[in-house]
Amino acid sequence: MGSCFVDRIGELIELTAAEMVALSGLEQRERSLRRGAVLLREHDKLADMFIVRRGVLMSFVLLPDGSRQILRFLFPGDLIGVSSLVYRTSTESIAALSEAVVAPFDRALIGTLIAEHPRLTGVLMALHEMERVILTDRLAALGRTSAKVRVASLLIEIRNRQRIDDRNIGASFALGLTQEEIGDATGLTSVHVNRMLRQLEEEGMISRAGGRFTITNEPALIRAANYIDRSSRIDLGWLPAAK
Amino acid sequence: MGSCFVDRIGELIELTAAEMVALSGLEQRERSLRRGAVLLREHDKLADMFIVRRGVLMSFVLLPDGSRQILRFLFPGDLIGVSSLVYRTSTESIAALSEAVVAPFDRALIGTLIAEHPRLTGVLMALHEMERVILTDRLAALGRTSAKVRVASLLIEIRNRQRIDDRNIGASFALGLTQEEIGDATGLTSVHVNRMLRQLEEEGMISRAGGRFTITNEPALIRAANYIDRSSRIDLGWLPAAK
DNA sequence: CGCAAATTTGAACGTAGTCAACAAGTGTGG
DNA sequence: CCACACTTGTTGACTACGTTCAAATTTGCG
Repeated sequence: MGSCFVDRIGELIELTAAEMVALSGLEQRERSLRRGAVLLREHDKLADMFIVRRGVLMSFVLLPDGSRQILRFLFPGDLIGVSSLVYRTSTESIAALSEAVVAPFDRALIGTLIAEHPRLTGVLMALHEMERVILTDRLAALGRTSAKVRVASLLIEIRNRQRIDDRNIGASFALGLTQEEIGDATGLTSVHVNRMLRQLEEEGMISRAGGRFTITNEPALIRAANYIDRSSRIDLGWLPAAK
Repeated sequence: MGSCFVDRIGELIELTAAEMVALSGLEQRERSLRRGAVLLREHDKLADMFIVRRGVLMSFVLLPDGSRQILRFLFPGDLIGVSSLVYRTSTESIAALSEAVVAPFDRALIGTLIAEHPRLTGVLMALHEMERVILTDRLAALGRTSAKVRVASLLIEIRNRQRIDDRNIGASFALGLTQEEIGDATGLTSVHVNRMLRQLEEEGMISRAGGRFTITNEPALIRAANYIDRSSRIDLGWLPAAK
């Protein structure tokens, strides 16, 4: 019954009652997705946005030669379809990687939010900027790091993200991705992903069994991934007052 | 005397007098930079943002092994330091690629803007999203396209961007980048960039002389670059009313 | 149990990187 | 105005990381 978006934003600021109401207003409707279902296709006409309520999805683009680049993985509390605030048609495709539930809402509601809740608007911009910074980190990884580094950092990223929703997750976790999907996210072929995973395993950083990964030497894996933790440096001191 | 930011936003919506005043308020101060000067370094403490008024700059990150990834090129009207809306320290370094002038302003002014100008806030979000989409395009290029494609698309991008500020620019233009910089933007070595440029030249798509490039077969170059023009699909119909 | 999808492995290949040397510009001070 | 230093561009030879292709094996699932 709770709102995922309220939870997400509530981690950044202390919400007023009115703000909570406004945010929950975005999650009135619900739509369930099977694993593999496509929520949005590139170039689809686009007037709705979505908030992820449950499950994991991915956003990706397809290139003329048929290859796929996964842009990001979407977890509960994430926004889908922000590009509808600018473009008539979607710039990305979205598909479910597990059973998933999303909450669709009309993009015009963002306009209402901006007009009535300046502080929430500020947080929205901050969330949006965090997305952008994640993309720059990925860009640097694709442009300037080796296959092993990219695979290692994907493992760490997904594990850390899963742990936010489930504090029980420790060294062992289910990645929930095929090796082909790992490849499409890291800019590699599935064959080479397989070799990199085996190499990380041989070097004692991870072990694998039945689709589950276990990080057996976390410091080494983090070093191999040149992982950047940005969550500790957040500062929203500039936000306008709540209305 | 005009404001670059007013110009930029004025291309997207019809500004009211009050909105123009608010936007020009962000460009009260000025700071000049020599070619090569560093405006911001990663991890620098950060409370100001900047609007580019003249010249070209780049934002980049340095990796642990010393390699550099250029994230984007900054032209008049672009915002610098949006990450100060979230992070205590800068996530990117910024350096001038030519003589340049920027207008610094306190990030808290964004809070004022949000509180007083809902429609401008919406446009700001739209601009921010356009930045994000550019990054996803680049990400797909780095992850899934060949060296030649990446170099070709960089040439087209820069030429097209220059043409926005100077309608005289046609097939011939000064790129203003060294081959090493092209490499750092496209995830290649300068040596390989050189080979790709020569190859594009041999195939009759471009010619070079004294630092200037001339596009000799634009349709072919655009095809080689699998260029995406997003500017034609903009739709800001959701914006709240101006106040 | 049987099928399809996913993983694993090997061999050959190719794109892009590395190293090195040289040429061509560019700017500076004498 | 020239000499010198330094940066940038150019080219060749060699290397290596990651891809491609193909086949075998394992896993998940109806």
